[in-house]
Amino acid sequence: MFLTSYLLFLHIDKKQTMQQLSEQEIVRRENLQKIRDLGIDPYPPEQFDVTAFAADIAANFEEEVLEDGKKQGLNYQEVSLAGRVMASREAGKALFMNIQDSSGRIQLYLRREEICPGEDTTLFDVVIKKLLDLGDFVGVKGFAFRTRTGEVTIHVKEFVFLSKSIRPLPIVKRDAEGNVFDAFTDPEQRYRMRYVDLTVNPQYKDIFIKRSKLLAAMRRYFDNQGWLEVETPILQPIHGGAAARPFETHHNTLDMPLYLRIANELYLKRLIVGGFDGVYEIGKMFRNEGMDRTHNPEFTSMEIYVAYKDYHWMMAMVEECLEYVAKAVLDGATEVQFGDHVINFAGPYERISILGGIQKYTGKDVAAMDEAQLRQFCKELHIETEDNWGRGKMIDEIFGETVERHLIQPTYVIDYPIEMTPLAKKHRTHPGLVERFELYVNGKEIANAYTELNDPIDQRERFEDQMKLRERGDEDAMALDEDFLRSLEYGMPPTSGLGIGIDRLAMMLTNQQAIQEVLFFPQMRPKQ
RNA sequence: GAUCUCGUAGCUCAGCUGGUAGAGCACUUGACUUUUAAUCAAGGGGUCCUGGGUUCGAGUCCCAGCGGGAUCACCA
Repeated sequence: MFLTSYLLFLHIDKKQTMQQLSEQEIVRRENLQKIRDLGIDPYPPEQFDVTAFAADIAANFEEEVLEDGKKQGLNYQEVSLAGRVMASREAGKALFMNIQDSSGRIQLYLRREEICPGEDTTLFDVVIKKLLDLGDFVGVKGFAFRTRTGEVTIHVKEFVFLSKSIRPLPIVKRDAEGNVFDAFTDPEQRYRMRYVDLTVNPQYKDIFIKRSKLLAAMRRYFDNQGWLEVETPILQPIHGGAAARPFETHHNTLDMPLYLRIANELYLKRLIVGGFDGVYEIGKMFRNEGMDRTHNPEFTSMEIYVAYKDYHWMMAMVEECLEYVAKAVLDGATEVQFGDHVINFAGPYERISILGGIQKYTGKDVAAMDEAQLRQFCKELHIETEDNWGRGKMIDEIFGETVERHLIQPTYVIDYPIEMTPLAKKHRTHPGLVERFELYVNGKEIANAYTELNDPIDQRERFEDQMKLRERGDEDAMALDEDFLRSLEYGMPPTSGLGIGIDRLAMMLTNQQAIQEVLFFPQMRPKQ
């Protein structure tokens, strides 16, 4: 009974599925079955040993001219390579293919009399010419040579199926003049089906290779300093360390709400309290806010805390670190093209105070203004103020409106109003300010750092100020974390901390204007 | 969240003031032993994003919805 209905279901399902398939998909499924009927496994379990890569052969093949005028290859005369079939050109009893492996593409040359030396020409005439489709993975053995037109090509002696593709790829084609046909450029399609994007637009792989080099280089730099890479909770009962709306989830056994972290700052500082000199974490943060070309709901952040240091030391460290990372990503260069500008990551970077910056670009001294005068200045700049904004918020807005866009080369903006920054230590000489810097590149913030606040009494007061802001309607104001305060009460050494937005840095180093281009799988609204 | 804009074959796109849905590549069949977006000949392929409306008639005009992109607001 159950079996019958299950089979019936399968039958109906298959029928419905077949109806939705395109002609090309049906043909490919039929080809798959015909291959099986010929006793060939289209998905063989055995490994295929690869001995060469397309790009290496194309770049390094050498040949000599013999006495009789014939040419003889000097290397790659017995190679085994594998990849996806990206083009196929039949020429009667011969056939040209292009296959693509992880390194690039190379042409294959197959002749019937060599693939099928005997009477039975099924393998060449049926399997390779009819049943092979673009997108299939194949393995070949043969030798390299140069065709009349000069293209390095593999003369194939043996051919095997490695995996059948039953869905047509949107293969991009280029003619001799470099004109592109059928470009797969729709961002929606590219992001939703990144596997297709990477296959048919392999140039985008370079962005992700650079991103990987960036992360590896940053880890290497920190590890060389002797600092410890750590992991802290992503599921947090209190979402602290930043001003942002969190994602909320629920733990069944504990029967309590948990939040996906918006920051890991408070946990990393607990580890400094616990006695580590330097800790860093590279990981995902989650913020339940808008999505656009510079914001994804989950993003990668690097945060580092080093004991007995202050923010001046941190600025020097960041200059050295970013120069090191840039060289690793840019093959030794520190300069990179980004949009219309050339950014140079070699230090030292210009330093400008937030108040000095406003003075420089507006000629006004906002330090001397009271709240009412600041509000008036905002009005002159066409900044719409809200009633609950204090001096700090307005100064921050004025800065954003008048200064940020001028900061193209890496620039430290230092010494922020205390209201905006509840986790940083009060400035050693300027009342009302904290010891904080942000690093701006191309008008965008990519790093944020403090001399960390380690006075537990001051920290408690700052949290209480945040709670007042929350009562005034600021949903993003920071929550008081009692356990974090307890840790400070036990004593935290003087410490400097830093956060870097890795995605943004990756965008800078790869000249990409959209965060989606440096994320393999950016968040998208589900279809249907 | 607001404004603008786009959605047509597997891919890239055309489709006029409303009148039987098109091209190139891909696919199918055939020819071709150094081709290269191979070529040549023939052929098949559509929920025109979805749902309403106007009209004798809608891919086209109107409304709503879904999805994308751009700009803006908040944020890193």
